[in-house]
Formats: sequence, structure tokens, C-alpha cells
Amino acid sequence: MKKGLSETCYRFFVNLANPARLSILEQLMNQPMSVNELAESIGQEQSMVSHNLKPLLECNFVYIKRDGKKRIYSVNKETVGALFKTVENHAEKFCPTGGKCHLKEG
Amino acid sequence: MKKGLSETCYRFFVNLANPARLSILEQLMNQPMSVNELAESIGQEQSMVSHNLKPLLECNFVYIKRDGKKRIYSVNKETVGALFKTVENHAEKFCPTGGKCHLKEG
DNA sequence: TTTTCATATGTGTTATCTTTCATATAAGCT
DNA sequence: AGCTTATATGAAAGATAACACATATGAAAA
Repeated sequence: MKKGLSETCYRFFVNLANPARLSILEQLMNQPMSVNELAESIGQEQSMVSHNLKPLLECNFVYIKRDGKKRIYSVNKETVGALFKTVENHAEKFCPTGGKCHLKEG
Repeated sequence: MKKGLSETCYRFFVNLANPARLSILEQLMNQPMSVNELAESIGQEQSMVSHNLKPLLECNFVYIKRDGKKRIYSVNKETVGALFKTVENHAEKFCPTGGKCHLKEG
């Protein structure tokens, strides 16, 4: 474990600690999508999706590709796949409520 | 990818998206420690460490063990080790600044 | 049982992030 | 060029979390 990893981790996890961004990543694990397709599939406004795609793109959690007027976003499966796998494993084995943890309510 | 994983992930990552909690986990990857030892090693107040240990404990990112007056905390290496490995890999391969990402400043 | 050490909890202020609405940019079509 | 579609950006209000300080609990020793 390198010194200062905490700082790297912090940016990394702050980026992920948001329900809209996680939904975006989850959707993109299925298939690449345009902004409006994402907005519809997660039930959020286009501007919100754009706002949230920005930090995901900056940290290369997602990639972008032009297609006419559209911007097709895809996910970095190596990183995001690994993360989701770790979360699933943790939820199964360690989460007392099997994934329905309550960070605050308990 | 199961439906609703986003919700699980959210709690999970919110828990991690905090510099004090990440420092705690980083320290505990080296060795189990008491609260005061943790406080000293990360340079934070005892009350802050306690506050931050609480959610880590609730989600079983860390474990606790009594030792006289002290409470010795240890880390869930399976989950936290996997996460740190993923972050390191991402920082090396994908982070444009090699781990010194700027979520906001750029 | 009082004192001390170790840790946990409560609270209010400050700082940060989220969200929405309005607007800007940008590409392609007519 | 003007229009339409697609996406990005700005800014302000509202929601949420962090932090520091004070205090409470709890265990052990005297």
C-alpha cells in the first residue's frame, strides 16, 4: 500500500458515492448509451446526467465517442466491473442485512 | 448485475468517500489498532476517529475486539484489500494524472 | 466508590454536494 | 443562414455531511 493512497482513493470514491452516477455506471455495464438514453433509463433529467457524467469521464470511469449529434458513453469495465464484484461479494458475505445496509438509520 | 445494486453500492461508497475513514482503513491494513493509536497515526482527534469508525463498523469494513479498556479495530482485508487493489490499478492504468486526479479542479 | 483512562455520543456550525432551471454550445438538416 | 436535436454549462437554492467541542458511558485500578 503506497503512502498517499488515501488521497487517490478519496477522489475515486467521492466520484462513486452518488446514486445517479452509480445508476449511470450500472446502465452502461449493459451497453453503451447516449446521454438522453441514459437519462430515460435511469429516470433523471438530461442536465443532471450530463453533470454527473462529467466527473465520471474525467476519472475515466466512462469513455465517450461521437456519433453525429449524439455522444455515446461506455463504461470502463475493468475498473467498474471489479468494483461491482467487490461490492456484491461484500454484500453477500459481510453486510449484516445482505446488501440492504443502513449507514445512518441504525 | 442485479437490479438495485446501485442502492447497495451507494451506501458502500458513501462510507468510503471520506478522507478520515480511508486513512483509518489504510492504517488498519498494516495492523490492528486501538482508537487512540488510530487517532495519533492519522493525526485526527479521538472523537472524530470514533465517529468515523462507527459507519465502518456497521458495514463490516472493520471489526472490533475488546482488550481491557481498549477497543482494538482490525480491517476486513478481503473487501478493503480488493478495493485498494482496484483503485491502485485504476490509478496506474486509467487515471490521467496517475492517481492525482482532480475531480473538481480541472 | 472515586478516580482515571479509553472510547462513544450529542450538537451546532461550517462546508460541500446535489438538484433544478435557464441558457449556451455544437452538430446536422433544410 | 436558420432550425432542430443533442449535450453541456452556469448559478442559486436546498439538502447533506464533516468537523470541533463538550459531555457521557464504561471499564479497570486504587
